[in-house]
Amino acid sequence: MTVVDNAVVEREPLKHVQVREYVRDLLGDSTPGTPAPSERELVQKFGVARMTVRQAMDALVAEGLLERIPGRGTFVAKPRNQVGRLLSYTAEMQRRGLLAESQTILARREQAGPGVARALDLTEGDAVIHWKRLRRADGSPMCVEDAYLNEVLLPGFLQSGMPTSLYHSLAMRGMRPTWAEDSVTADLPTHEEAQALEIAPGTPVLRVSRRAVAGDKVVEVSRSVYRADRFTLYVQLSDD
Amino acid sequence: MTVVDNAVVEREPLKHVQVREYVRDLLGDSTPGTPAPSERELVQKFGVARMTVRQAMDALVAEGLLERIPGRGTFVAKPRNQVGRLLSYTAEMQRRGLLAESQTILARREQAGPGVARALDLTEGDAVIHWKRLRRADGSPMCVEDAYLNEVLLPGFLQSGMPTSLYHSLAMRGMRPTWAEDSVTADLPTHEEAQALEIAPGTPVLRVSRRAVAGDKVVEVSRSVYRADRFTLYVQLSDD
DNA sequence: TAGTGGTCTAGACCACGAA
DNA sequence: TCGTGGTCTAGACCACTAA
Repeated sequence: MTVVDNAVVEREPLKHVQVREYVRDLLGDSTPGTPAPSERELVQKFGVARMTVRQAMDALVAEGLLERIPGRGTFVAKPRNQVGRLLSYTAEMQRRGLLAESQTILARREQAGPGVARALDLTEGDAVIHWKRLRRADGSPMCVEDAYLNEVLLPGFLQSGMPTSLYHSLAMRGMRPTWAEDSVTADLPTHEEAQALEIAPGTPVLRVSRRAVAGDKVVEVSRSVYRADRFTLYVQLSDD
Repeated sequence: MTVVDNAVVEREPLKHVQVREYVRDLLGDSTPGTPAPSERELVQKFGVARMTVRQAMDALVAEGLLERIPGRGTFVAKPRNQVGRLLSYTAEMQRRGLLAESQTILARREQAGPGVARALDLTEGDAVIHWKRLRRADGSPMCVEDAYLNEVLLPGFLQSGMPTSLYHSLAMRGMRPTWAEDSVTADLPTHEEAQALEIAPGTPVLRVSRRAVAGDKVVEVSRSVYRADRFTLYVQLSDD
């Protein structure tokens, strides 16, 4: 079932989409507070009804790019605090002003055991990539990450993908996680973990289990052990 | 600067709000998949333009109550996974199938010290409510919570608000937190904490600091210590 | 006073799904 | 075929802000 010659019908974008994308391009990287064109200006410019312009602007307001102030106008909004966004280890450390490094402890193809298979939505025995790394920040150990990847989704990953960031490699394959669930608890490290993290036994650590999803496919499950003296997790909660 | 007699103008709710609340009441606790009235039905019922009805429905779709299916209709949506929502301790335990109880250790009016004042957006010496509780789940200790509340926003709180849930009491005063930031780390308990939580010294705990905001006011800052053997934190991350 | 966003009307045509 | 939501029009009046 391959797409052979999906006769692409060139269709005019919907008007509210045209207006929306025009405004997005216009203000894409503007400073917060920059005024957007007024709704009536856009009505003139596109020869369109005001409700149509409002539909376009509504979308941009909903996604947080714009902010309306009655009686004054519409402006580029301050980017909201984005703690709680899905970041790679590298990006996460960058956000904290630390230099991220990784050191591979183990990287090989394996057959999924029952637990990993279930977590990755596979059947036992399917091929998975097992990748274990010691992660450093500003030179000192920060965490040990033990990850399993869905090999079916990432052919040739072990050969090509190793040197760069995991999430970057996934992005290149169109498998960048869009969504993840973490569960977090406190624990004591094993002897090996304590040694790798260069901490005394009996020093508490944070254990984070992650299940990362791209589209509707589970691409990664991992267990990480963080040095609690170096790492605090930030979470944002909203009421919805 | 007290509110003396804020002449309350009884004003007719906006039409799209009337429609929205009518539909919300109608479908409040319905099973996912229950059909909502069609837009044209609501136009008839309220004698209102279709754009007005759409504005009402848009809001309910945006907040996740409804789901539109073109050509079929509008239906009650499946509640999305709501890990990562802002829940009170009571609601959080309920979600986990546990019975929440609380035992007040300390509850009094104090003057804000420098740290608490800054966290609550107050000036040092302003009145705050200091409320420390041992929280249980299914009878056994789960966490010790040490909270500071902005007294200015909660007049008479100490007299009236104590017995019930904190978030419920805040809701009754229109100060239900809409937003919060948590920071989470692993640590060892103090002797007092270990005793209160009924755990051995040297058993790791989760420390959670929270800053809870209602509208644009900080209403609560707290530090909680959770038994890590009983409590795992769940976090959802999205890419945005 | 002029301009802004917020609300609202009374229509219209379209694509899609179900019967 | 008929009902649904999706899009769109060409106006209108309001409350608010800034000059």
